[in-house]
Amino acid sequence: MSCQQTMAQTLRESGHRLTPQRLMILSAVRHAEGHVTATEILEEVKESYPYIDASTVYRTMNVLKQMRLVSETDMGGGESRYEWIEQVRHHHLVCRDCDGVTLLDDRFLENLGAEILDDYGFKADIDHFAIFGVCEVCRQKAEST
Amino acid sequence: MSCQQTMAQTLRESGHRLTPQRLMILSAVRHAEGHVTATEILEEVKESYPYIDASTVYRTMNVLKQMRLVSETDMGGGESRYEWIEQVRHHHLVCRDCDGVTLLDDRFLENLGAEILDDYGFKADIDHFAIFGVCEVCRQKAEST
DNA sequence: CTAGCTGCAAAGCGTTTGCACGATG
DNA sequence: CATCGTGCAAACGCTTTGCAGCTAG
Repeated sequence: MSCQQTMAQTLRESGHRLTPQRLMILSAVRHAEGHVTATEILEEVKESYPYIDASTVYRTMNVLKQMRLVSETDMGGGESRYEWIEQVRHHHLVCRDCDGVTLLDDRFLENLGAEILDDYGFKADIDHFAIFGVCEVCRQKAEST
Repeated sequence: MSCQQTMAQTLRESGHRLTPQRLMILSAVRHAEGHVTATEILEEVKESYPYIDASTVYRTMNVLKQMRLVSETDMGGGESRYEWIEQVRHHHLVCRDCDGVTLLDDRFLENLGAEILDDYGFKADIDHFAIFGVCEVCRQKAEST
């Protein structure tokens, strides 16, 4: 089943409509590598359809988020970042000194969701974490000061 | 040793100055229960010193954050929330349906920091997480629809 | 048809910044 | 007395909203 079909079906089931704008936005998010900002999505879609408006992007992202097709993450840089929720989950280590981003394997967090569900009955969205801290390079730089 | 003394010492060591405004802001954060927004701090301080400006609060929070006296967390409601870093660490489960907040014991995350440090050399700030998801009540509500 | 979606424009809001004055160490 | 911090005001950037016209189902 293609992504478009999945999308169309999921949308319809939840009483939403499938518009060309939504398809273009969806495509932009899916073909982007990793997480993108609303602005980046906007620019991408504008290449094929210049009339697209930022508000449409935001409204669509909220719909997609609500039906758990994309995740939203605050990575500390003012703009929210959106990402297509795929099978291979991963997370990010964001350095608060150099703003560098390192990938964090999901195995560090894979049990967390189940534990929280057991103890609290809370279904956590652990698709895409941003963990802040200081990276090795900056740590050594700080120590040698 | 009182908090004021700790604060004064830490500030001086890092080349910052101890001003009455900073003391008032610090006091507001410490005496607040849990995490507060910049606006809340501003209102609190204004009661005793009406001339305080929002920019001073933001600038001070950045200084305090930099020296790890407070943590900043995005709990999804537009404003950042700040919290005095204390011994008893805890985290929050934020429901994306009802916006309710549940406390999450630190034992769920206490090993994570060490593991990340071992594998990535990244010193993670795991003082105060906000984990998004759906709480038990909202989940049951959704199922019964 | 008609409820929902879009584009446009404008507003909203948290946060940051430039600047001159004042306070700190 | 040399910085550094403050208050003020203005700007900034992301996001939301009201509205009239359009469109998917």
